[in-house]
Amino acid sequence: MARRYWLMKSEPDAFSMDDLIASDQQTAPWDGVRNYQARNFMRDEMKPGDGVFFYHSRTQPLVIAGTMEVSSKPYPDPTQFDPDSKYFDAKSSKEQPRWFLVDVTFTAKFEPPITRDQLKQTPGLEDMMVLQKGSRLSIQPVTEQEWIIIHQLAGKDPK
DNA sequence: GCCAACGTTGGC
DNA sequence: GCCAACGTTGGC
Repeated sequence: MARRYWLMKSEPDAFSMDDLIASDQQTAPWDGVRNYQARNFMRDEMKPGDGVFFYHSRTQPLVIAGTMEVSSKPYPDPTQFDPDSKYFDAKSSKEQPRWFLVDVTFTAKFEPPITRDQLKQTPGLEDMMVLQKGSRLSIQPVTEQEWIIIHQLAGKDPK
């Protein structure tokens, strides 16, 4: 199956691009997703090797901070079973887990990061889901064209 | 199955 | 920090 592309949002106060870079093996589980559509993307559609933009939301400035790669198959999000976690879900069980995630591994940092304003001003990105008003989905598909255009903005080779 | 109430997201 | 837009819950 062809490689696909994604955008995943995180509030940098909770987990940032630099947190990912500082993680063991520059790899982290993308935990805490509690939206079915976003879960379905991770559980059913993502494949190891897919390319992912790391988007910083609910901060200033709003940016794409860089890229990462899907680096595991989907597996149950462990935080759903942890009563001490804010992501605990009493309605989930180990026999029938409700929430799934993938691991992501750092691939490149955009320096400087690509701002939302730049994205909005760039021809070819008008249809990007993240730029649409009211777009709350925290994991979104990205087209190959968008992947390439944004790498050009960042002065990077799309890989 | 509907839909009002509620909690959360996220740009501004 | 505000608040509109959105997704989920739960009473009926």
